[in-house]
Order: sequence, then C-alpha cells, then structure tokens
Amino acid sequence: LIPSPTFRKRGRPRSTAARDNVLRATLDLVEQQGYGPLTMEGIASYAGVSKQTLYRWWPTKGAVILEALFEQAADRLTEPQADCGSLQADLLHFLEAMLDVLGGTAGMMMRGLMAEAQRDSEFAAIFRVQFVARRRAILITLLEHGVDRGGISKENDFEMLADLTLGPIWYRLLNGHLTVDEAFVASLVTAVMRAAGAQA
Amino acid sequence: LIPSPTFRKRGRPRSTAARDNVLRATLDLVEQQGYGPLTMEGIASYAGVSKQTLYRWWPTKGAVILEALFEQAADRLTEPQADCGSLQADLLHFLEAMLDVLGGTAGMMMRGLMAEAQRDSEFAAIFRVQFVARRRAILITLLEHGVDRGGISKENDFEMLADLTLGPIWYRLLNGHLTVDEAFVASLVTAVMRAAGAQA
Amino acid sequence: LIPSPTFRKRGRPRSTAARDNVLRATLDLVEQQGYGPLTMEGIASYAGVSKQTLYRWWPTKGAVILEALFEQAADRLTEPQADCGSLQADLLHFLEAMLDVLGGTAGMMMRGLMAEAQRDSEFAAIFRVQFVARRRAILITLLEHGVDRGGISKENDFEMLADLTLGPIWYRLLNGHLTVDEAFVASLVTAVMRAAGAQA
Amino acid sequence: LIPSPTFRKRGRPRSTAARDNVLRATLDLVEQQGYGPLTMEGIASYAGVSKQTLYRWWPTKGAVILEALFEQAADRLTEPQADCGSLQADLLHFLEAMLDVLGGTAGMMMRGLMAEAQRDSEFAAIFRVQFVARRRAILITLLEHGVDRGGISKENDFEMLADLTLGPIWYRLLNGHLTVDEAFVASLVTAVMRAAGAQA
DNA sequence: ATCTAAACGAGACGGTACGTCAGGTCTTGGT
DNA sequence: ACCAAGACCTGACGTACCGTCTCGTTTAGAT
Repeated sequence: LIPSPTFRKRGRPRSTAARDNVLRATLDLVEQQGYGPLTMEGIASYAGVSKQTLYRWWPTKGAVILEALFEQAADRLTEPQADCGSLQADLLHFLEAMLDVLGGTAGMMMRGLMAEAQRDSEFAAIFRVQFVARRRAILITLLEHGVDRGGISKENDFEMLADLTLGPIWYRLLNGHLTVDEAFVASLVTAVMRAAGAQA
Repeated sequence: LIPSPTFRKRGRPRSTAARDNVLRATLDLVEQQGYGPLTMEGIASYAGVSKQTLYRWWPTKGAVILEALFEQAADRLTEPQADCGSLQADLLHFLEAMLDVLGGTAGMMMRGLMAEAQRDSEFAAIFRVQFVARRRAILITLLEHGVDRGGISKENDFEMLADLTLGPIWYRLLNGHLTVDEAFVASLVTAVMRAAGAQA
Repeated sequence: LIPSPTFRKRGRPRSTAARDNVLRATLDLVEQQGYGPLTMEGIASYAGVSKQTLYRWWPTKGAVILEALFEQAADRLTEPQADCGSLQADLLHFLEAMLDVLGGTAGMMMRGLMAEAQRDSEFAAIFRVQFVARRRAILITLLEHGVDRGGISKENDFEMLADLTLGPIWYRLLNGHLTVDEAFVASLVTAVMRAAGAQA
Repeated sequence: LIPSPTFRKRGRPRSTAARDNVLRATLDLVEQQGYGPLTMEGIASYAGVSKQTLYRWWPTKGAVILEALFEQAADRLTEPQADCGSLQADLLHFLEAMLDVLGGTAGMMMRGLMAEAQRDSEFAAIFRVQFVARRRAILITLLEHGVDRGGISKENDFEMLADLTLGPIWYRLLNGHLTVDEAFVASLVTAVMRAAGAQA
C-alpha cells in the first residue's frame, strides 16, 4: 500500500521546533563541555524540551548525537566521491574529507559515540551501520575501482585494506598519542598503496 | 635477609587479602556480566570490601580493571620478546601473543577500558601510559631491530608503522565488523611488511 | 467546592500516597526503634519511597518527623482551648492536654526533635516556630485572659510565667530525673499561680 | 584491699600531653565551629593524637566534652556556696554563677551535651549524674537551708522548686526564644520565692 | 643493662548513612 | 496526538565518620 499523500495523521503533528532545538542543543553542549558530561536531562533542559519528548523520539543518548551529527554534516557526507584521476589521489581526497569532519567538535563526538557503542549494543548496531560501515563501504568501492584503473591487483583483500586505512586513524583518534593531520593522512595513503602492491 | 632499615612504613599495613579480593571480584564480575553493568558498589560488595577501601586505592573504576588486568596477564606480559629469526616472524609472534590477551574476557575489558578512556581523561592518561603505550613501544623496538637485520629501511616512519599494525586490530576489536583471528593477524603482518618496503 | 480555576499547577501532581507512606513510616519506625536509629534511608525504604522523593519534600530528618507529628496530633492540637471557668482550671486543662501528646511515642519524638534542633539550626527555626512557639503563644493568651477574669495582676511578666510553666516540663522530659505526670502538672499549676501573685 | 600508694603500674604511663591536647582541642573546636560538626576524628586530628588513644580513654564524644568542660570550669564549680545572708540572695548568687558557665562556649556545649544525652542513654547517665544532678543537689540544699532561716515553709516540694528554678533556664537555653541574662535570673528568683510562699 | 608491658602515632579496615545525580517512566493540564 | 512540566522509583555515585584493628615506636618500672 502506498500511503496516500493527502492522508494526514490525526493528532498534533510533531513539533519541528522541538526536534531542531534538541539537535542544536546537543551540538552546543558537546562543544561547550565535551561528550562526557552530556546527559539526556541536560539536553532536555537546554533545549527547553521535556524529557518525555526526548525519549519519545530517540531511544538513546547516542541516537540523539548521531542524528545531530548527520544533520550538521549532511552536506559533506552526501557529496559523491569525485574521481581524482588516480587511486592514490582518490584515497587522499577521501581521507582529507574525513579530517574535516573529525576535527573539532565532531571528532570529540565520534570518540564519544565509539565509546557509547562499547557498552550499549543496541546503539552499537545503529552506529556501525549508519556511520562507520557507510564510510567503509565507500572506501572499499574506491579501492576496487582502483583495480580497474590498474595500479593494484584484484588479489588484494579489500576488507583488510580498508581496515589498514581506517584503523590507524581511529586508533590515533581514540588513543590520542599522535595527531591526525594532513601529513599523517598522506603518509598513510602511501603506506596503504605499498601494502596493496601498487607499483611506485 | 635483613629487612631494609632505611624504610619501614608506619601504621597498619595494607591488607593483601582486600586487594586480591577486589581484583579477583573485578575479573569475575566482568566475566559474568560484562563491562557495562560493572560498578564500584558491585565490586566492593562482591569482594567483601568496603567502598572506602576501594576508593582509597583506586580512584576510578577503570583503574581497578586496569590493575586486575595486569595482575591476570602479568606472566604473559612480562615475557621477553623472543627473537624468532626474522622481523616477520617476530611480528607474528608479537601479535599472536596479543590475541591471547584480547580473546575472551580480556578483550571485553580492553574495549570497555578504551571506552572509559574517552570520557575520563584522568584515567585515559593511566591507560595510555600503562597499557597501550607499553605494547606500542615494544612493537617499535621490534621494528627498529628489523632494520639491523636487514629487510626494512631505516627511512621508515616507525610511529606510522606501529599505528599501521595496531590500528586495524583495535579498529576491528572496537567496531566488531570482523573477527580478530590468526588469519587476520598473518595477513596484517604481510601488509605491514610490504608497507615497510621489505623485500619479499 | 470548585477548584480555583485561576491556578492549576502543571506537571504531575504530588503523590499523596507517597506523602502518607512517609509520615506513617516515620511514626512506625520511631515507635519500633526510637528516635536515634531513625534514618532517612530507613524511612524511604520502609515507606517504599525513593530517597529522592524524600529529599524533594523534606530537607531534614527533623522536618519529616515534625510533619508526621502534626499529622498525628492534628485533631488534638487544633482543638480550641475551652474556658474552664478559672485560670487555674484552664492551665490545668492545657497542661494535661500536653501530657497526652508527650506520653509514649510523641514524647520520645519531642526529645529527639529538641536534640535535633540543637545541632541543625535550620531545623531549629522550623521547630521553634511551628511547634514550641505555637503552644507557648496559646499559654500566654491563657495567662493574659486570666487578668481580665481577675486573679492575677497585669503587672506580671507573662513571658516569664510561660517559661516558668513550660520550662520544668521540658526539663523533666529531657533530663528524665522525675516523671511528668498529673500530680506534677497539678503541683506545677499551683506554683505558677502563686508566682503570678494569684490570691489563694 | 587498699591499693598501695607506692604501687606504680608497669608500662608506659599515660601521656598527660595527649590528654591535655585532646581537651584543649575539644574546647577550641567547639568554639570555632560549634557542637554539631565536632567529630572524634576531628578532635584526634586537631589534637595530634591517634583515634586509638582517644577511644582508649573516652568511650564517647560526649565524655570527652564533659571532661573538657569540667577541666575548664573546675575552679568555678568547686567553689563552695557562700552564704549570702538570705535565701533570695543565695539563689541569686547561685544562678549568676551558672550564667558565667552557660555564657559563651560552655553554653553551646551544654546544649550539645543535652542533645547528646537524648540519643545516647549511656552518656545520658554520666551527664545527668556528673553535671545536672550535681548542681540540682546544691540548689536543693540551698532551698532546704532556707527553711531553717525562716522565709519558706518546709511543706514545700523541694524537687518541684528545683525544677521550677532550673527548668526555665534550660528551656530558654535550648529553645533560644529569649536570652538568659541577669534580669531574667533576678526575675526568676523572685518568681520562685513567691511560688515557695516566702513572705515578701 | 636488659626485659616487659602499657601507651602512643599512624593509618588501613568493614560498615552505615549521607545527600546528589541521572536514567527512564508516569501523570497531569494545555495546544 | 503531541507537548511542557514535573513527580516518581531505581540505583550508583563519592564522602564522612564510626569504632576496630594492626603495625612499629616510645617510655618507664621490674629484673
């Protein structure tokens, strides 16, 4: 059945103001005080929204943040991967786009979300599918596309190559022993290319 | 043996029983119910120890787990890195040793600890220095030793190589999209060796 | 009666069940184990009410008891002072009414409350205004009324007379060297009358 | 058996310094922060004495304060009651001596001790015998002595008269509705004399 | 000159209650 | 049907004292 577009649900429609306030408040609060002290109670209070409304639409603190994050980065995330001419250039472009997102508030959120995913398995599923897996899939597509253009063999384990690329980034992000900057990303691309057996 | 006359602590000595019970209880509880539902109150109760004593010696839940983890894996962690004849073999041996620790309860703990480190920066410092950095240092030593034996160039960025090795493991562990098994580790070593420019 | 339409509180209304349970629990617990071992935690647990709710409505252990006491003795306390024909008879009637309240559990509570007031000045204010001062005011009214009926001079210091009447009762109650019974009360009334210069 | 006065106990004798420090610390602390926040732990710490030593010699917080109080007021309390020529003068002198003790820190202590006595019956016994009853006995002696000198009848209930005298003082002290000063004491003596049937 | 025994400081220990915080659910009146 | 307000139960938090318990260290009389 195709829901008639003229069909209007009964009752008061969902307040877009409430939703916007919540997402905005979430971003503000994370920016101000970081991920740790962020609470559902705090979000509701800051957004001028009742806790009930919060729980009605988002099951978890992480879900709120996730949606806030998508809302914020919607444009950047949906942009199609441009073909930069070579696999190496594509990878570089892909990772530098991640840098933008991971820098600043979003990076703090990502760390918090990954932490959240470790203890809330229900949230973990959402997080992995909606966020991590998505970018990983794009990366794998990119790598496979590299085979066609020559340069790397199709014998490669592309899952492994993806982990080899994203793993170190997450590792530095979560562990904080070194910064994740452009130089690192460039170096990483080179390393991955070599690991993939690309001819110099 | 003459007890060192230079330093004798005053007051009632710390109860080893209390300490042992706490660490044992921590391992038991994580094994039984996972990291999430673990609480200081639960540990104290299960260990038959007062909360005060718990907080006297460990500032944080993470600190308790960290020590419990060390206690448990003390033997495995202190074993000197054997020289297996080649860098590749050394790496393989090193990572397989990690597999033992990360498998089962300890893996669950490690994930929980990494999550804890994201929100408690005080604990993060301890965790990074005492655990992550330590194994990372061993790995870097291993890699640098590989230069002397030939095989890889000393021009390599060893920090990067370390992240290239450990990153994917942590990434899979935390994200859970694929298992961390022997095949993965073997494949990872090969990839890292290639990235390091080792002659086949 | 129509509930005032001008003012209707928003949000979930206060649970009368919770309030009643708390007050009832308080009286029960004091009766069972006395004032000393009474704790906020115990009251909450016995009443089946959360500590949060307890602290929301009562700032102090003493405040809970005070309200419980009022609730219990509401009828007796609100009864108007009957005019018994003479000041002496009025005083006697007034003090014998106090005997009922002070006997048994309530006496134990009063002692506990007076003790509480010594260390918690915030509670002391409540206690004095709501309980002690109230009965003292009634007594003073009684005495002043005695002037009109003849018998005692209006030159008397009525504050002093009130203390002369209530002081010995509290003193015996708190110190416990002698019982506070009808004979004592009768003797006390006579003494106060004489001190007030009433003609025999 | 009469313990030989020459008998000297073995072992280290009790440290007078420790005792003095404790009593001094107690007075200081009460003066500084009042009775409420006074704790055994605080006394020990402030006095530079171990808790063990504290509990070795005093079973209760009240016991410490009681002894501190005696130590301080030793001279004033041991002074024999002078005969001032008339019962009225004697009473006045007696009560004014009490004023000195009850004013300032000691009054705060007395209130705290009376409160303590309400919940610790073991301490109550000590407190009543050692402090309250003692002064009450002196007062009764005084009153009975008044009979011999003429002025009041031996038919009086002297217990009642004592309570009539001390009750109001304690009542004001504990309740704090009015001050306990010289005017009040003078007025009180007059009232008691009248109640005792003394000829003007 | 030892020996013995009590008192001492330090401070760790198992407890109990404290007062607070956040989570997630619920019950109102109002839109 | 949705919303805000806000009361509710639950459970963990970290802290404060309690009174008890080892420790190693004095201190002085007894041997």
